[in-house]
Amino acid sequence: MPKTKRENQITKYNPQEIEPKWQKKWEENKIYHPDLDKANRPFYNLMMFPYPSAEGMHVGNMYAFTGSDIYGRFKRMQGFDVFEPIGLDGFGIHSENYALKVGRHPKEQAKISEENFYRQLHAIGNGFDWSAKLETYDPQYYKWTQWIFIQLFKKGLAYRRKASVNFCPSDKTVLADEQVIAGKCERCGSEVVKKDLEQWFFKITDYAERLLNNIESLDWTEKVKIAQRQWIGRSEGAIVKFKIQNSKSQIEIFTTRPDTLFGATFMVLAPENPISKEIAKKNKKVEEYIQKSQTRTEQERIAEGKDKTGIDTGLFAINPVNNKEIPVWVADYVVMGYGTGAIMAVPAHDKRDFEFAKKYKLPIKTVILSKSEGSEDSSAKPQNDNPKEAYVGESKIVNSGEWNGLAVPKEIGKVIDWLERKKIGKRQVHYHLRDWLISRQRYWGPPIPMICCEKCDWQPIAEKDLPVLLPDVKDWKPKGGGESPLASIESFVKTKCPSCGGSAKRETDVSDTFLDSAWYFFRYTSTDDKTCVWRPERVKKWLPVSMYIGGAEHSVLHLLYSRFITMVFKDLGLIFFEEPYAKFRAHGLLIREGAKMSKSRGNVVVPDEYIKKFGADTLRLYLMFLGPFTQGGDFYDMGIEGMHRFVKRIWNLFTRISNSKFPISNESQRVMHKTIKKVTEDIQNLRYNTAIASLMEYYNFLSKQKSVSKEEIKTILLLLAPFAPHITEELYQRFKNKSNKSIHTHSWPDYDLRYLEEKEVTIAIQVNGKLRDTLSISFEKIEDQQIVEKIAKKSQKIKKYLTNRKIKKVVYVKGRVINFVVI
RNA sequence: GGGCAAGUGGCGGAAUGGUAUACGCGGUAGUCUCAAAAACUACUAGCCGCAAGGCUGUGUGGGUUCGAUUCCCUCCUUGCCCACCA
Repeated sequence: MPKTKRENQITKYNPQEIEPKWQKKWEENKIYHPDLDKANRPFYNLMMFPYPSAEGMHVGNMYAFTGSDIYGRFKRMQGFDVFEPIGLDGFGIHSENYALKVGRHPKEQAKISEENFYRQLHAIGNGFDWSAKLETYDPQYYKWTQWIFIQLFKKGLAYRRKASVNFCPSDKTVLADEQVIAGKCERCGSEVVKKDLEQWFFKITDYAERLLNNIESLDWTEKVKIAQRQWIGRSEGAIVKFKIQNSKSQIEIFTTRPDTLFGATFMVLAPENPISKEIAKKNKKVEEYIQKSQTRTEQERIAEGKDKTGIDTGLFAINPVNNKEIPVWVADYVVMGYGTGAIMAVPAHDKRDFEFAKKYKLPIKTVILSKSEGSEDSSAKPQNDNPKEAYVGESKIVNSGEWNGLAVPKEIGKVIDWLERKKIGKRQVHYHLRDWLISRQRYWGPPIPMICCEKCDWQPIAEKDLPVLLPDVKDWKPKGGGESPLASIESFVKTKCPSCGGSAKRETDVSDTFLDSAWYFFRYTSTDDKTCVWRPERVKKWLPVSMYIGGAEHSVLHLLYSRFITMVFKDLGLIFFEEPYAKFRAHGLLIREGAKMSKSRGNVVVPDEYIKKFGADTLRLYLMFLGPFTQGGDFYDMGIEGMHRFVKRIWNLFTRISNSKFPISNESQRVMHKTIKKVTEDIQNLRYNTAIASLMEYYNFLSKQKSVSKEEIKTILLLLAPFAPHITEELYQRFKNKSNKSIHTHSWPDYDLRYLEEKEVTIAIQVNGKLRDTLSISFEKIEDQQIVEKIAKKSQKIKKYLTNRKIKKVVYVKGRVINFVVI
């Protein structure tokens, strides 16, 4: 009796027992800890580190981590020294807002979240190198974030400027342009307002050209490359100066369509434009308009859409190409942030200008033939200055003096040459990218390591005095009014100038979270060394990151910032490359019941319960089986049962059978090699779903065999190991003879093409492209069309279609299909 | 308004010019059982048919091709990203 009981214990699949057991052993044996100094074939396999929301990791995070881990495990088995570190992006508004919500101090909350996250991250069975972990809120980490700020400042890349900036009234802080989505705060969704504040910026615009040009050479998801190009937004055009009548001042405008200069019938200034403000001093109506537009949120401006507003300044500018007087208006459809904050309005050929001209009854002048007219002789001058809509297509220039007849946009270059010759305008390239607003009026971030001295202006903290510790205070909640909570802590603010020793004030803003995450992958290599930002020889060995996986939502923010920071490191002479990620793939989004998982919908799935019920291996396989990893999938509860069945079948088959001594058959050999090939290629391409499908097919094949050889068992376990690390390790150790080696450090199986040839090949027979029969034919015969044709014609089914018909053509695709074209 | 994806059984998906629906879920029937669950076996795109077999079928309409889910054009729908960017 006791024997039976014991037998049951042995044969029952119990992930609760084997998973923690192996996780512990792997950690003890350090199988995922490469020697960072001596590794021969370094492979840096990185997943974007998570920000620990305190509810814990949801299954979407696990989806991404598992996908990244499978790739890492695959590379490890291929003989690479894989470095797969993990950490937490725990500083920043998102974590602080959660602390606000639960009414706990962010520091205290961070500890709780950290513990919870690390517990979950252990449970999913990834091959993390836990000895290299980091947290961005650790003073040992943010010390170097501050150090980096200082390096940028010294290089002239960090500067202060008073500017009209995005301000979130709910989060009570300024935001970077990238963090404003359609006029709303990226974090809380509140409508963003404009505020004039003095802020710290990073000069990312100096790198616009490099950031753009390098994109081409990157092995990245194409979608993300497009998003970056679009965000950097290069446009070619010209700067043109317009004199203001009876005044010394002039208005500079940027246009991509200098060819329409003769069609400029008025000018528009942004309300924030200094010239507008100058005008407002003397013109009450303009002043009122500017005031009104500043209190409106971006959202309101956008929502109004077509209904543009503006005010006539009463001033006139001189169009430099024809010396015509044109009125100057102020309107908020022109924004200060792009170009020069002023435009020449060409209503005939710009949709927005057209709408504005219609509303305020401003003149419209056609200078580009519309398409139908353009096909006629260009000397014919259509005088349609009352068009129904703006024409923006390509055509020829008219009504523009010497320029008449030039094709646009092809010959815009000639127009610019003309402008340059006449010293009216200048060729110029503009970027949509703007400088990175780095300061935040919040508590939970690295204090910006700067001191303001009355005599010496802004001075960086001496490097030996780093880190500037974030003071432990009770009153940490955001204040609003453009100041961080740190500003009210006198002991923090009051300090001495590092330059002259006189009394000075500390900067009280903290830096943006995206600075924390812009360089963390450098730090991972050297977390054991507190004396330097990183060890140069290690960074040289491991970076750039070999494979970076993360969410497409970081297409512009994180990925652009970290590219910029890496370029700065290169320019500082710290490293010898300038692109941080050699290869980047965006994973898909895991949805549930057709909708994005979100707290408000209440459809967030937490992995814990599933790991408890089915084990991490089942959940990993299930998540990866939902669909292509780069496309995401729909999580539904029913499906996981099916995957659990598969895992149990694997367990049952291999715990019951003993290794057969029978030699492996040719057919078995063929199926095995076919599977190795398929799984290898699929993992390489992140096609985990089809890799798993072919493993299932292989299982189905093996389970129908009378006996299974040792080689076959080993092969399927090896192929399955990256997906289901625990069960494969357990079964592998049961079968193995002596060595103590983990399955995860075993080499990946090779396939041999010689085994892939089939004896019998099935060929489809078509008549006029329609399938009528299939034909099994021996491998040797498929080369010869004559033989195949002859055999095909013998088929009864085919005869029926060929009698009384004339064969016009026979198409044969070797080993695939033969098609009779008949009439 | 601009850009990028995608549309295939009841469902998730497979097939990137050559046998459409692999693999899995769900469903139906059966085996085992006192019974149920589990497990296992078989079937499972639709229509006609007892069957053999035939017809239809990858959002819509066209095109290229001996052959199109795949390539090209039109339209429709959905998702994602960006957006008064001059």
